[in-house]
Amino acid sequence: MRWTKSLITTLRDNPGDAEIDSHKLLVRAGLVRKTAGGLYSYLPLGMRTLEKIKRIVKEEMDRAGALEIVMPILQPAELWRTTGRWDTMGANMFKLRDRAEREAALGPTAEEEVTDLVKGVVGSYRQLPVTVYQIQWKFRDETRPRFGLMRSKEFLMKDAYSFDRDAEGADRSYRTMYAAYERIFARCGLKAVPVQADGGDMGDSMTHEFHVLADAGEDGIAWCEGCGYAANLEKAGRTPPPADDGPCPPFEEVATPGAKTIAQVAAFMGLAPELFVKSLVYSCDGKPVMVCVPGDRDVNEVKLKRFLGAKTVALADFGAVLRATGANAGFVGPVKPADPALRIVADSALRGAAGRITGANKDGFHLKNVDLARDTSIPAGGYADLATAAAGDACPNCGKPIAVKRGIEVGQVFKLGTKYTEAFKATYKNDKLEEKTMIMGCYGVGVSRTLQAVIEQSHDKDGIVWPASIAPYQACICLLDPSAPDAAKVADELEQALEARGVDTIIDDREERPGVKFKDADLIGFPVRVVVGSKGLANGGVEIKLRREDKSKTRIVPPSGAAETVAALIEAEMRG
RNA sequence: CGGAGCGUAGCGCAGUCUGGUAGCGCGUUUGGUUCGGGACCAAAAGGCCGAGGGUUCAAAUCCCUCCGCUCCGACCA
Repeated sequence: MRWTKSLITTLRDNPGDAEIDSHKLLVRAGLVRKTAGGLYSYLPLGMRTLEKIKRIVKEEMDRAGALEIVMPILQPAELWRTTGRWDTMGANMFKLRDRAEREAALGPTAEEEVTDLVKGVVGSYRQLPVTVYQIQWKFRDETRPRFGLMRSKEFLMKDAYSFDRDAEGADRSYRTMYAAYERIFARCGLKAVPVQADGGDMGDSMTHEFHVLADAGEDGIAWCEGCGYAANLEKAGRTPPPADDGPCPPFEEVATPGAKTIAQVAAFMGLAPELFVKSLVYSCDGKPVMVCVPGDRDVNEVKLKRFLGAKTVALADFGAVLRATGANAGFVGPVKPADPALRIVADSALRGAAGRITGANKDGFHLKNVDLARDTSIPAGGYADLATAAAGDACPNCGKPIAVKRGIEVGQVFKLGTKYTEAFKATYKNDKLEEKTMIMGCYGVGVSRTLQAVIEQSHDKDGIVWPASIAPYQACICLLDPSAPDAAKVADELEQALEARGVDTIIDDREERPGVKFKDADLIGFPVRVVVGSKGLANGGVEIKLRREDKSKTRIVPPSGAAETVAALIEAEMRG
């Protein structure tokens, strides 16, 4: 390929709306352009890398025995109504009507669609187990798209679904996909780590997310250097010892005018935030519940949802807070709320807590010397792990202090059990002519997100540093003087020799000064750069340099041997 | 959905407070000098100043409404 025919446009300035390096580089290097908020067009360079990632995903799915299919993006509402997710997914789905007023959604995922499909195709145990997958555009009406391809309204996802006869089979399918994912990310040149996660609305319990550790990541990961424990903060368990504070004098009111947040009250009273009890009123399936955690902690809504067995959990509105407690948010507490029947639960770190400060359920006042067991109606069974883990907490596995890192989720594997197959009555006949429900698993890779995660993990001040396996072109021949026939001939012959060896090659044949070509080659991040110029040729040959290496490592070889050297370098890079 | 900020040439921005001929840098085109890490000179093209309404002799600028984008928060298979 010749640069002048390839529609490559690099930008010297960062786009004004990009925050993180990978987003800036995606646009500057000419891989994508924004069409609208959360929507991107892929230019030829971005398309090439996307296709290479897709090919790796396909190869690994095929190797794992999965079968490629493709299903419609436009999915009828009745599929979603069958599981109730038409309502629970709610505003996250792009919903529309056709001219006959039939409702449909642009698929955000495809559990319903695939279960309905497989139900109609599979009837016998002889057809099981089976895993199908597709690489298809998905749509989510994100409340806040951001960071380029990282969280967009439209994104490319590989989604696979396994159907098994029994739990043991489902377990095998899960492990097979887990292993395939490790291979996929490794082949993309990504360091992705599996972490324990919460299943959310998807179904059963067993699930792992694959994360690329990066400061720009949107998820917090509890990380133990000691034993290798890794879990999404949504999931990471805590096992705090009970407070065991001992007796304290009776509680009394303290005026704390205007001090609403823990930080404000702590500063006002000159006490540490840990001595406070943070009390929040949640609306859980429509009913108010007060949740108490230590003042230096946050409520973990995922844990709360699980503990209460609730379908929806959200902070209650101010009116509900006032009705439940008698005070406005900022001054609420577990002692004698206005609604005596208000359910109150507390984090297990507060078991045995005494001498604490809470809101007084009276605007402008707090209570000191509160003994939770003595002064509140929290039942013994109302204590549970409800707070989000933090750095320094004991690892639930080995007890050593954990660290908290940031991660970009590039894939997730789930065991779904029978949540979907039961809803759709997706059954098969076993060898005893009995009707059995299939056991399901689902497995997603964010293909477009992976593209950006690679850049986030592999770049420097000059630009992207592509792994050879997914670089848009593996080698860039910088032809320094395209009008000199001898140099142009060398470049052409080298390109042909490289393509014959399976190395994707582009010749920078622009009439530009060398510095411009070097800067652009670094910005786009081709793994190997070959400089062909009259001066170099007169001095012994062409120059070959790896993007990830320093200029001082440049190899000078005669034109006749260049293709072999480059091909060997690429091959070594591909092996990692 | 709450809070904040921003919409001016392909990209990055100034001009808006204090109304008076629409600017700068990059990129693009042409000519010339250059030529190994984003050269220089000269010339040129390119704008419904987000949209609609209002005030005014006069609106990018002031007022109203709407739309879009970005950040923080809430939310998130």
